[in-house]
Amino acid sequence: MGRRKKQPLDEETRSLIIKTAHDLFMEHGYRSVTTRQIAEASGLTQPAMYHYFADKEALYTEVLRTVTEETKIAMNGIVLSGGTVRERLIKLVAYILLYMPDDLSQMERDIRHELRPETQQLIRSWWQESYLLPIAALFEEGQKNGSLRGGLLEPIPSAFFLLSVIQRKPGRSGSPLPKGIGNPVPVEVMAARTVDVLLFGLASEEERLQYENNENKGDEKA
Amino acid sequence: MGRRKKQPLDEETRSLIIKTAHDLFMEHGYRSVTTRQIAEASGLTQPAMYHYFADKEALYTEVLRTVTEETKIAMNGIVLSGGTVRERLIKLVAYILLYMPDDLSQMERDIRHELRPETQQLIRSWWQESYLLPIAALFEEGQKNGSLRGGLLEPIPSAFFLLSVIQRKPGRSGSPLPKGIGNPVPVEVMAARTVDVLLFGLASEEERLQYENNENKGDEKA
DNA sequence: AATAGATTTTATCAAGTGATAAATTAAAAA
DNA sequence: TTTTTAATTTATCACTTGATAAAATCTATT
Repeated sequence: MGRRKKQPLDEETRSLIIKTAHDLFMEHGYRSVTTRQIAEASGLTQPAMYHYFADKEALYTEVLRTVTEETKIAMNGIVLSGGTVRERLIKLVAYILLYMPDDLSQMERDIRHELRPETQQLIRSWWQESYLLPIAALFEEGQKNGSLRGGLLEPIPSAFFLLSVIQRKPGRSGSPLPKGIGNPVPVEVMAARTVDVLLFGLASEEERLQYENNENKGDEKA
Repeated sequence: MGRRKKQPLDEETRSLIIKTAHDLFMEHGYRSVTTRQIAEASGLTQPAMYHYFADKEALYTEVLRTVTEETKIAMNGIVLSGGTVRERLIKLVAYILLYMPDDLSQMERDIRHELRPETQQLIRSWWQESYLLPIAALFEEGQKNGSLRGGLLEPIPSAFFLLSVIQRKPGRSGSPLPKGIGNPVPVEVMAARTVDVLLFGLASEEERLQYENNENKGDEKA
């Protein structure tokens, strides 16, 4: 089925495979997606892919290289854009919610268990540069300009914390919850809500004052 | 290599298989763990397991039934124990950190993609009763007694939020981070830190006051 | 048109996968 | 001891997996 009238230039086919593989890998995980599924969804037979990628692992690596590169550009753009720290955090979260529908831990597990150690380290460095460090830079800026307090978490743990919160959206799990949770909430609202919890917490004002007092009693310096 | 001198009573073998399978499934995911791995790690041959479980899915279901049952008891025990909401939240988080080393999203994905729909719903209800609802009950209590504010998140989304924060611990990913993150932090410290961020947020005092003012201007009733 | 090179398909492999049947052994009942 | 039942192993199946070889097809250049 399908001889193209105008040969798609090789690069087109290659990036089509990458895009197809991206969607499948992110949804089902590395192990569960077969090379035949990727090929078929790309309109090819399975062995054809081996003309473009040495093996399944090389394809997966290319998928991650592509997505982390795009993300890095977008994230740094947001960090360098105007506005308060809170506003930019919301933008970051909204971006991640939009372009990373499935969670990061799947990716991390695939990397840990299915890839060669050299590939692992490579991907981790890409992931740090695209996700972790831009977010951490924003937290550091906030701690320096005084809009964020530095006592609780350093910038990088803060970034980890934010990322972990994002990956699973409340109510996404599709379960029949007792009350009406999981209604269609716009991404912007979702992002703002997430950031506000992260910044201001869930405690009431009285609780917070009490906490502050205790902190000034037996506190730490380092 | 083993013929037992005193027949282990069937139930022992069965629960040994469940425990072995639990560890493997939680570390590698449903798809990646083979029935032969489970059998071998349990000291059996692969077909022997089929004497105890109808198939791989039935075994996985039993694993989850067991772990959610244990968790439900422990979690409800903590919720009903004494202390402030914050103290009990810390206990809950510490328990989860201790007894759920690998993250929940792996489990959720396995359920979504590898199990029959009936099994899915069954497991989801177990998971809700053991994890979600006990935590939500605690949040609800906090909102009612005034130690938690109700405006931002309802109890159940709050519980989702907390669970999502727990599953990935900062610095756990084993990556070579720029600065010294991921040092061995005791579980209790980790749990307290997580809960404090959740309750009190990362914003500074000035930032918070500004936020509160805006909230009282264009706010919502429902 | 003829050649050369890139792309894609057909056919196939070896290694695993979950699962079943039949034979074997262990333990308990008679 | 013999019989019966539970537990386990050996052998095997049908199927899927990632990967390779060789043939076929396309594209462009000469």
